[in-house]
Amino acid sequence: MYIGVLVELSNKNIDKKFIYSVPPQFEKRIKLGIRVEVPFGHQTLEGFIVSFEPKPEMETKNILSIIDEDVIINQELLELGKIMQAETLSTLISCYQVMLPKALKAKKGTLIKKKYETFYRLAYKPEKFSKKQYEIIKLFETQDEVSGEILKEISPSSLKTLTEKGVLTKVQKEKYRHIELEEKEEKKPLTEEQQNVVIEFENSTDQVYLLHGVTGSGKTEVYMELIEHCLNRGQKAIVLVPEISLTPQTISRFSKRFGSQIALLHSALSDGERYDEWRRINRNEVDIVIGARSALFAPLQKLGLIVIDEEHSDSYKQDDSNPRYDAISMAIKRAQLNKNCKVILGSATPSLDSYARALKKVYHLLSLPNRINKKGLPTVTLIDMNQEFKKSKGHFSPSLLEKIIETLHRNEQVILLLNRRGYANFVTCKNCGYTIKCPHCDITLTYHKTSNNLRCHYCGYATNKVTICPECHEEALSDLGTGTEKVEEELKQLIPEAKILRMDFDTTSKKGSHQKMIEQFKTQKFNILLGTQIVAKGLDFANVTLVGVINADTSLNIPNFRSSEATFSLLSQVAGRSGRGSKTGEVIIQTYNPNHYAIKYVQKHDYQSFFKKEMMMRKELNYPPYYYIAYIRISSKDDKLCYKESLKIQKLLKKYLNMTTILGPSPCNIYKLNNVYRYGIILKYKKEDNLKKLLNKIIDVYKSNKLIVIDLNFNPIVFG
DNA sequence: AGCACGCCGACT
DNA sequence: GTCGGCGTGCTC
Repeated sequence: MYIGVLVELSNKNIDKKFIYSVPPQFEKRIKLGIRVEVPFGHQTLEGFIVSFEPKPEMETKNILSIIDEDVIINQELLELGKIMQAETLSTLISCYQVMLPKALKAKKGTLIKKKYETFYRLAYKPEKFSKKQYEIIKLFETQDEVSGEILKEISPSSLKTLTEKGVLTKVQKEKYRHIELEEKEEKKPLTEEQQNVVIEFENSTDQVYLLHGVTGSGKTEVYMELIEHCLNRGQKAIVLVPEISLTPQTISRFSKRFGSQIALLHSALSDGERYDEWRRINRNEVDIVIGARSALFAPLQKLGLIVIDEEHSDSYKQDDSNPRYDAISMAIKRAQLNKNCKVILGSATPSLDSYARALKKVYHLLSLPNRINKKGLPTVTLIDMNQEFKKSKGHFSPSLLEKIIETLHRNEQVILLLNRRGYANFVTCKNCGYTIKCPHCDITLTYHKTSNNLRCHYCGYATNKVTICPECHEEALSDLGTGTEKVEEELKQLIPEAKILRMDFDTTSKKGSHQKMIEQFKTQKFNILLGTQIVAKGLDFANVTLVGVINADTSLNIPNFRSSEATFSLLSQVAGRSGRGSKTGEVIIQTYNPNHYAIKYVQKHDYQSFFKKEMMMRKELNYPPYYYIAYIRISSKDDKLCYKESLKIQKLLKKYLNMTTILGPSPCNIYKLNNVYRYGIILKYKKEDNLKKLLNKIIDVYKSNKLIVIDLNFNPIVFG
């Protein structure tokens, strides 16, 4: 027996199948999509079985051992990997690796142990026991197995003596991390509008749907209904959500409806926990998988529905490492590999690309134009900071401040958004304008208050905070930019009675803290929730009647053609947090650009007009969705060589592509990163049949060049 | 990625 | 004469 094996090294030179022979004793256990150990040159490597092969002409080596008993990449995912490879031009092996939990990736010496947890059972009730011992024994009145961790908390020594006496017996159980089960709730009856959407979906044979529903229109209820129908047909479902809105609130709603049928793939899970969840899925023990981008590759069989919530979110594109894939496009491909599988994309502010496709009937458009509480969307007031800045106290205009105070007086709650997209707490010299940058990367250093140092976000370089400018030697360095901490301090002084909960990436990074904060705000232990992007999405607090945006403009100023779209989307989303309960909501947006269309249409809740206007801009400048964009990044430690080769590539592209606009090469936004220089070439094209072939050739030419690295990114989020 | 092979400079 | 520099190429 001969098999094709893809070895676990992501290198263009060896990204192809190698043929091995299988000794007879292994033959029975050989399956496609399991891993084997193979001799490879002078080393032993892990690899995936990707094909069965006829006897080849050349000599072959025997495989050394079989690693998996169960298939870890099923046929469908093997196929999907090939499609991803063709779309991203990344290595095939990296496409398979991105589908698997980290725990299954080959790293010598780190075999994954299945986690076991010790439970105890009561063998008999002793006649005599101490106080602590009784506390332990008492627990067994209501349950027959108790986790060792709980018992240890009462008294490790009592636990030990009871075990030694034989009162308690140990049971080892394979440890899974389950979602905490919540009591099942009766499903809420759907509104007529929701019901109509469900009916339209179920009666159609189209494959891809875009659900455009305003904030608070009850999209999640629709998803859950569709999932239930899907399960009733004996099929399974995947729900993708942006990591940021993978909040306990969202999860809890699914958990209340579907209980233990759900598996969760979360960034907060450890590698081991993630692997546990993955194995439950692979063993066919769950019906629904909820997770961020990579949950799309969950090994569910009989997939009937893929839900992509907040489909406009950047997080569905893996933009910073290979393979640079788009989960939405992959979801559609995966659906095509299944029988009767549909994809539903949902958003209050669909991406331009998706909405344009919906209008062209490539996607089936469904809409929920009204809020479920029949209250209408909150009124939005724009504060022109050009006028109000002088009257402002710190970051707060008098109008916003007044509204906050009013709201607190009514015992209602406030959410404040500090828009920090593309923003940093950098240090600059007031005297000469010098800005402190990383010596290894071309990046402004960020000031971190907690550790009182300056850090590079890219390479991790850290240095002590300096006060004297290295350039002009004046003591005039100051930290610019606005952190949530600073705004919090201001607010405390302005409104001493405010109970402020600060939520940003710093305060939510600890495990479970995010959930705790949401709980605390929900139970009204705080009356103001202040935070970054993290407060804009998916949160649902009935008592929030005021949303304030402190600085609407920062996301408008980032140098990216999608900045208007991103701003419109962020502001609309955060505005949608207001007035979700029985009380009418209000939104105050402080901006220096009150006449900018992205901001004006947020005020009017007018997605359609924003869409039209933005489409015009895109058309004029040959941007997506009218044109596709591909970004080629050339990097090297040798700056001159890098530029020279970039020029060569540009000339080659010009020679062979006649329908494509070629821009560059020009230094990347981050021109130097970790002492590597980087240049970028941007391609804009509508139809260019030879493009991928040509790019593949270029990759081929450079794959053995160790001084030059070529990275490709189709439809990039960030250029650089 | 490793590792051998191979073709040119300064050395016990 | 040979030790070793790392450019090139191969791994079923």
